[in-house]
Amino acid sequence: MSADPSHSCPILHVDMDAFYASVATRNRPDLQGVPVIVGGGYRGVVLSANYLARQYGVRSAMPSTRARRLCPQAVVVAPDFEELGRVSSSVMENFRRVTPLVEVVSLDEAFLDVRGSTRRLGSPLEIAEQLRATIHDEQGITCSVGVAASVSVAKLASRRAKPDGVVVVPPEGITSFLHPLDVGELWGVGEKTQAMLHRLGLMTVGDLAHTPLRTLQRAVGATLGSHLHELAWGADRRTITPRNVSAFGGGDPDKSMGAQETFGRDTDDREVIARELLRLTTKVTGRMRVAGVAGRTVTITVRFADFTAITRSRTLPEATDVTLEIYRTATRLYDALGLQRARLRLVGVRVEGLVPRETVQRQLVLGERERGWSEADRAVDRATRRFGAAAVRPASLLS
DNA sequence: TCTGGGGTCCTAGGACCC
DNA sequence: TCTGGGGTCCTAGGACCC
Repeated sequence: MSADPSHSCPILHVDMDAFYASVATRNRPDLQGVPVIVGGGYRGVVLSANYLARQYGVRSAMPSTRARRLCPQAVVVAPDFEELGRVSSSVMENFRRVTPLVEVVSLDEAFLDVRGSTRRLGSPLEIAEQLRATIHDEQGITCSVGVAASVSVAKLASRRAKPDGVVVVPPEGITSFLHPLDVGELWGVGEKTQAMLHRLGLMTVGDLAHTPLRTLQRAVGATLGSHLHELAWGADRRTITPRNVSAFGGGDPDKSMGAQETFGRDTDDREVIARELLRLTTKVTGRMRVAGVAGRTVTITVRFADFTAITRSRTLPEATDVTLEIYRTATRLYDALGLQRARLRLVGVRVEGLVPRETVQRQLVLGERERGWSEADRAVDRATRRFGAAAVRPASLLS
């Protein structure tokens, strides 16, 4: 047994293996040894696929039609977000028993700073193995852990550890670990930036590291350029901020809230589109009122049948959470597009510039009327809480 | 049956103000 | 007498992440 290399590596990145698929199959003996795809509904994409399905080339975010072609024998299941949330919360609780410095990234992913826990629990590597065993025993799912001195290297290490493993990257091994990787592996380099960098002949992280900063900045912009240059040398100063994802409360306040929906079939019917805008607005303002926020900028998104998309936004004089105000703004933005028979694939409504509701000063001239609508919204909220979402909805959403 | 839904951040141009 | 120069807000688009 060689010396534990993890002592100067206080950052853990824990990532559940095929989380949605693992949770969906863990209590289903009938799905053992079967390729499983989560998501993949009508006009949808794959949310997660188990490793058997991945052997056929199925990947997350892949159009479900393509996934089914690649693996027709796969069993497709819908995600159970309540169950996923419960499992996720339990897992995150395990992390918080190790250290309060837990930064939750998503349902299935978190960073831990275990600097202050080694005296009590052992080396970072030992902590990683303890967590993996606990999660496996308690939840019946596996995870992978990256152990490193920095956030970005730990993140890359966990990917390398998959599935069901641990990878430690000690400080002296950082460049030999990073530099052979494709530039697309770096956090912040997606499909477009990867293609651009490849066109410039920058294939690996090592190539990035040895490119003059100014050259890089000219190619991808000042901010991303200097960011990538630092990442390429593993010089990531980012620290861990204890954080929940806001969906579970206790997180940072949201800066925007929105909803969008792809139509079952493309449409150019203004009535259908307006009704959808109302449904989406109702959904968003309901969430805003639960969170106690109001917002000033209303943005609509319109995606056409050819998948191109445009946005239009309007900033109101004052923040609001009133359904009717936001809906009126959204429909005006839509009508101002002056679309003639353009077939739409999707519409969306988003409210930005969110502030706590109690900081909003209503102008008196508008006060009476708007307060009336605000109170109507709140009455709807109360009825929804008592009788369910189906109980109260705008008349145009009946039928 | 091509391509979800929820977000964040960056860039860039024009308006506007001092 | 060609054309300052910031800072901030608004809008639109786009890349990226999970």
